[in-house]
Amino acid sequence: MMTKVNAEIYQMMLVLEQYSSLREEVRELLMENVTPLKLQKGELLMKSGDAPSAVYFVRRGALRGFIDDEGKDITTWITAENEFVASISGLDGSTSAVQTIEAIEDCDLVQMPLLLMEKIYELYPETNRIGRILFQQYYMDAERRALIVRYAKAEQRYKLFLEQYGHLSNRIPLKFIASFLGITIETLSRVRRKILH
Amino acid sequence: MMTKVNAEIYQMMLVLEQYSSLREEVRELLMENVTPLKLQKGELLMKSGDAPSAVYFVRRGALRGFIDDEGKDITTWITAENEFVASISGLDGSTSAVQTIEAIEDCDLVQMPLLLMEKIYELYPETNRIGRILFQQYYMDAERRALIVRYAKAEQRYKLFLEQYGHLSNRIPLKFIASFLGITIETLSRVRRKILH
DNA sequence: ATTTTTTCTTGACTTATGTCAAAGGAAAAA
DNA sequence: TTTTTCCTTTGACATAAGTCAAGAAAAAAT
Repeated sequence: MMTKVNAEIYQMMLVLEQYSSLREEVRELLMENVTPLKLQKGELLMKSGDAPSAVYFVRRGALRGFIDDEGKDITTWITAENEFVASISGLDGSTSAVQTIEAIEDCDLVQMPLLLMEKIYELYPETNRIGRILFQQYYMDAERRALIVRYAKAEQRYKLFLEQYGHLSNRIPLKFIASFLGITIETLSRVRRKILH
Repeated sequence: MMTKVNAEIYQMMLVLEQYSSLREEVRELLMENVTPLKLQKGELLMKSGDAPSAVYFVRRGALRGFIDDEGKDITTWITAENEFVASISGLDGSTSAVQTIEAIEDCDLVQMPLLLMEKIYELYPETNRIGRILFQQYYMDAERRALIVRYAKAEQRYKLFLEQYGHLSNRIPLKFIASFLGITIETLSRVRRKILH
């Protein structure tokens, strides 16, 4: 019979164990040390300059990472359910966050301390395999994401966005999509009109 | 006493072992299965659409990855000595290369087959730790790289490039730098003039 | 249901960057 | 050295996207 806490992190376990199952001790260590976290739309998970202490799993909701460029913000990623979210620059625990992370919907997260991850990697070295595969996956995703904004024309960028993020296109306000594509909301609006003939 | 082959991959070993040393069997497996590869300036290591079969370590020289956007190419990364180079999209062995990889200087590479890597991960699971740390590092680098082109102004992008790639700024032709920054060589030239007052 | 706030669209105008063309320099080849 | 090729700069002009401003539409709050 599954307790409440178990139910909350079960979803995360599924993602972690898709490549390799975890031994019971690791599962227990996770259950005891991860904590649920709720964020309301608009709340910040992390601010630029913070020293990140955890990685977060998104059970429900969507978040974005952004930086500031002369007063206007640039969304560098948008993430939703079943993905991990973290300050990428601070992943190694040695550097501070470059990006600010904001909930763009009400979110249910699971917080996994960096120290816990280090401990697990250390005590149960086989978990490095999962870490390796997940990072490889996230690295590939980061590159695919980065590719979108390298195309010169706004229209081309939006089309690529629709291909890669179609599931989010009717869920996320256009201002975040525009900012993610490196264009203004007005330009995005015009591109959308053009595409719909 | 070190043989010629050993000398050639010694440099790569140093990078691999910076986080965790390799046991002798792994070293031998690497020595026997990696092969040196020379590329002349302008030669392609891999073309968009290829099924990548290896990862490459750069002993000497510089390379770039690029994609095509309506006839002009967009450089997505530039890499030099002591880094690994690969089709990022094809890293998992299941997808084909999105980018074309070109030597922008004469290069000495070490070719490490993906199958060899899989075999090593499998036979010597502790090597997953090195893989995990390297991917984490490359993931962070990819994000930092991607950040540059998200700034709106060409001048700001070039300044960030100088901060992050200062060591390459007088080594790489401006056409590649411009293409990496998502601007034309003419704009880059004007930005450079402006910065020098 | 009504008000308020936020999101999205549209138009007129501005601007940074792209395009085209020419020419000077630097590096490589003969 | 001389020639050839490639790299870089500069100018004049074109254009995609940004800015500002207004209002419509949709969502959230009351």
